[in-house]
Amino acid sequence: MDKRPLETIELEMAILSRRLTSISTYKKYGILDHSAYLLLHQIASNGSAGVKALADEFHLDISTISRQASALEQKGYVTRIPDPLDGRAYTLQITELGADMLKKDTDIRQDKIGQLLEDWSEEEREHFGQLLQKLNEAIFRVM
Amino acid sequence: MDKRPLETIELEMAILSRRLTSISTYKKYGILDHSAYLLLHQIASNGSAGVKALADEFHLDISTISRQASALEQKGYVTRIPDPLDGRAYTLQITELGADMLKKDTDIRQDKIGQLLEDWSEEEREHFGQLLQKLNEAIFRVM
DNA sequence: ACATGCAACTTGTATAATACAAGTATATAC
DNA sequence: GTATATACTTGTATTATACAAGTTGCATGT
Repeated sequence: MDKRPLETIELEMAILSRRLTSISTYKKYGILDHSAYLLLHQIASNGSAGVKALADEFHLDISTISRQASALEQKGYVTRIPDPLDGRAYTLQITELGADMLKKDTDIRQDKIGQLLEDWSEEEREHFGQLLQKLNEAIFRVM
Repeated sequence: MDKRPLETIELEMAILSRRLTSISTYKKYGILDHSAYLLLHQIASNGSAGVKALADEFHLDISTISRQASALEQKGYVTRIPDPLDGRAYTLQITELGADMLKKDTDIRQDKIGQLLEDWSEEEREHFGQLLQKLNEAIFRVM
């Protein structure tokens, strides 16, 4: 029962977490901010959705998503489509402009990651991607 | 030139980043908060250091570390040792209490990570740890 | 030796992302 | 038709960060 890998993972995750906080909040890095990017991505790839559904999906408070959605709407990246069956609800639908920005931003982000992992082998990248995905799934399962 | 692994990494990193922000800030998870943990860890494993050196090490603003250091001192986890050669400077030295808390906190954190990765093979953990480390190094090199 | 600028640290202020709580409007159940 | 639940918004607090200004001590050039 060697504890070393867990030690490493624990520490490196803590370091990464802080670095990501700093970067994603203070060093704007695409066109879109973090939340806009993830929201747009979600809507674009899984279809229109309401605030509640998105909050559940991301495990964030509804109020957080509500504000982020307003911001997106204000910038014209999404429109609210009122739910015809429920006067309280609506769904967020991505606009052409929104899809455009998402595409551009995604490209920039992938470029940057590509630069960062410049000297990684294809295998390493693939493996790392898989493990990250697995980690995120585990995190979502637990919380 | 398959872009898929980069796509995955990019997206999963964005997701992870947000999840870590939320968890590390709002769901206290050890005894120590994030910054306290990392600062204590650094001092404990690399020896006493001043605010400037720590800020450099972590790539954070000096003011950020200054406040975090004050908080640690207030809780009695570190003491300031004035630099005999430079009246402006001092070094932060971990106290017995601090070392104790660090130990306890580390154990808790590693337990949690262990639970999270319960069904991972030893190989996966090892590989993931290595890749995380490599990633953090790359990040620090770039910024 | 002293003025000027540099360095280490602190403190003030702003920003961003989050959470929790209270409020509004609508829907549903009885 | 009233009480309760739901979808969303808005108000407020917290936390981690950055940047800027301030203080005190150091180093150096003349």
